[in-house]
Amino acid sequence: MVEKKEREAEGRGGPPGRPRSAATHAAILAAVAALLAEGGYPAASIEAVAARAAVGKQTIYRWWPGRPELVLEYLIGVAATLPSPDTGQLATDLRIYLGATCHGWTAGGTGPVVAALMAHAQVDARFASRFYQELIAGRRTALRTLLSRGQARGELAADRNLDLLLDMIYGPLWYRLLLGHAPLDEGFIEQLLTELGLAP
Amino acid sequence: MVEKKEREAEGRGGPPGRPRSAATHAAILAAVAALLAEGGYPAASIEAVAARAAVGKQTIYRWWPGRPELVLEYLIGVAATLPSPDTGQLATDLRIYLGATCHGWTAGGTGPVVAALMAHAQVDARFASRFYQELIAGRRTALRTLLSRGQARGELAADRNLDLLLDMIYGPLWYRLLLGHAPLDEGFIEQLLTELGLAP
Amino acid sequence: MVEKKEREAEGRGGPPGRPRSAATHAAILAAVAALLAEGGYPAASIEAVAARAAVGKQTIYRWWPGRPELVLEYLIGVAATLPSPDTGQLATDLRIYLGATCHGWTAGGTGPVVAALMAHAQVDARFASRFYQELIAGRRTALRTLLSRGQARGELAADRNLDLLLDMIYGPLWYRLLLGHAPLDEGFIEQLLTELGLAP
Amino acid sequence: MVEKKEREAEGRGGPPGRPRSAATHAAILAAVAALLAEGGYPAASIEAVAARAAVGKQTIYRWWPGRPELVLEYLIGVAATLPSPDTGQLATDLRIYLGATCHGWTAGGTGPVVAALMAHAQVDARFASRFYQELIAGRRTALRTLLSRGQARGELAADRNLDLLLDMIYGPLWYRLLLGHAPLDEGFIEQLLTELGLAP
DNA sequence: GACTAACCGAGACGGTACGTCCCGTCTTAAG
DNA sequence: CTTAAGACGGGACGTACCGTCTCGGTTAGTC
Repeated sequence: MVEKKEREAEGRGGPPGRPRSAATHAAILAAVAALLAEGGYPAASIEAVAARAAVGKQTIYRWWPGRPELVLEYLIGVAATLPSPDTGQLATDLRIYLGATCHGWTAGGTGPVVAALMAHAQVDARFASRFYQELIAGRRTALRTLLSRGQARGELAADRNLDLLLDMIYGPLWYRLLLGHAPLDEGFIEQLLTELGLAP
Repeated sequence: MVEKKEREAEGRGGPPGRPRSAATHAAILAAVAALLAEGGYPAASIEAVAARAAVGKQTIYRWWPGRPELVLEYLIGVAATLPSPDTGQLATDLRIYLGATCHGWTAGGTGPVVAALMAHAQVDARFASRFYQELIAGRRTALRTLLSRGQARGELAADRNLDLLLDMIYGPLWYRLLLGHAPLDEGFIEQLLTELGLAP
Repeated sequence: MVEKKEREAEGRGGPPGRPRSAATHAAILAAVAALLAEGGYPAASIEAVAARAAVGKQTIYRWWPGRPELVLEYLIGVAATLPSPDTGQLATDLRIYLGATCHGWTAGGTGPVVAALMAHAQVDARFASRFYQELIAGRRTALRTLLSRGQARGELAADRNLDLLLDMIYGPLWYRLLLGHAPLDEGFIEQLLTELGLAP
Repeated sequence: MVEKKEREAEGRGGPPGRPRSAATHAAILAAVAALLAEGGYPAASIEAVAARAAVGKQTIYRWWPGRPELVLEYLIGVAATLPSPDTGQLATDLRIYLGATCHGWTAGGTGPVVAALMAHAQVDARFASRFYQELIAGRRTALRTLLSRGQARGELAADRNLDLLLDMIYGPLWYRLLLGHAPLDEGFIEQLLTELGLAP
């Protein structure tokens, strides 16, 4: 989001006119976070965000195309707080990383939000691309890093297809997250890893 | 006299009032199908459905609480057309069933629709229950039947956790459906089955 | 309302089919009265009347064209209870009759109802005719009777235009009823009669 | 600095936000006028007004509580076009003023509209107050001015109760307007004035 | 006693309008 | 040239009634 030119590189003088307010940007994201926590995706209407952040609607539309992208930026911020463990043991790394992921979805309340964005992505191809590139791809890369480190250590056979493995790990997690038909806890992660031959 | 008593005993005499019109019910679902095909979930507004079906909005609200439940009924109808193969060989059954499932999602266009409903289920617990009971549970049962038939035949170890297997099959399929980062085709199904030890 | 042929005149036997239920007719009018008392004309919707009277809507539409006519019948019933004084003195007769009229409008609560019907009459010529013939004309005749008896007695000049007088008595009363800018009480009636030379 | 202070002192600087659009306001009232002319009060639904004026419904509800107030504003505009004669002779002034009033009601078509508002005022006390203050009171004041000028000139006895006179003039006019049982023309005005001793 | 005919309750039906929410755009004055 | 404020055209929501229709089930007179 927010890819305005960095004009400071031009020399000394900044751009003409009033510069963008960093405080405003923060206030908007804070309002998004609060509204999502209170009433989920439907509660975070642009109108409500603007009112909560004491900001004009236009200010939001100037920097984000719409609600989905705004919420996406919030989720990216949340995802950045996930750990990148490197204990030297694949199974442990996975337990830490996937445990934190599931915890964020369930206890952190981001699960329903991410589902709403995913639904929107089904309808809006432009957003789908952004959604994948800016949120999903990062998480997949993080998990892939753990796996390939394990592979390098010989904990994982060299011929295992990592992309397939990513789908087979994230897939069931998302599936349970979205349907909620069974708990999304350490026990499930353990079963998953065992079934995939990732836990000793 | 005797006849009258018998008539009552038979349970004749429906509820009072004009009975529900089957034609109207069908027209509404047909309109839903048409609008979903044309513009996806966002296009299937109650207002548009009513207009397309030449029906009063109240008639829709009389029988469905809202758009999600209306679309759910459409999806249930679609899901009822999926095959229930019984070839005597587990891998073949799975290839047929899962192939048809993915084909419906992608070529049939129900993928984005189901995603929208799932997103709504995250926000509306009442609907989430309906969604699972009336649509998901049936699909899981169908797949479970295939697996347990294979288990009975000895194609699958007796100690395999079938519920876990369901999550590990449906999960990656949904994951690819929703993210669209990789094809959802026979090749993927084959990889999946192989990884899970379900294809020879 | 309800001008079905009097077939009894034909002989003994009534018309074929189930005869109209007097109890139902009474229940409908009672429901109208109750709803008007509770929430005025807007509350007396056909739907509400039917529900209150435990009657099918069709039963109402069978006997009345719509809400205005239904309410009109109620008002005719109320108007029938107004007195027809004949004390031998014009001024006294007028005080009694007009006092009762105003009392019914204000304390009896029929004022707003009659105003609603009048407004409807502006838009529906067919109803306007009914309204005048079945409600207003009767009241005018009643008042005219009082005046012409006074004229016969010599209390009123023989060349006074009685129709004009009717307009000049009823007009100001209605005017105050509808606008409510000043009380509609005995004092006003007295002023009115004095100004018109009808009270000594 | 000084200039700025002065600007504020002058009362410059309107309220924040986009100012109300005069064109939109005019378009709405024009649509009201057109719809009233075509189909009377029932035709002037908020929905129809919005469509005719090419305006969002919310824009109407932002400035008017509902249909009655919107129509009231239209009527106020119409009433403002009535003459305020001052010929030096009471009877002439009255003939001009009351003639124009009746002409507007009948030929101008505002009669049924004003009746509808009056009916609504019976049910909605808040509106009743507005209706009287913003429309009726002005007309009564105009007529009162004519009468008190005549009184000053000695054409009318000093002890005549002008408020009573207002009711006795407007009352019969409204009465005939609403019931339509007799013409509302110059002849009637003449009779009225004669009976009240206002025409020589 | 069956048949016919009109009644009655209940309530579904197509439809109009309501008043509200939110969208994304626009137009001000202030900084 | 951004910002807060908020009006604007517009689309959809879910509700209330309208007047019509279609059921099952009376309730009378006629054959």
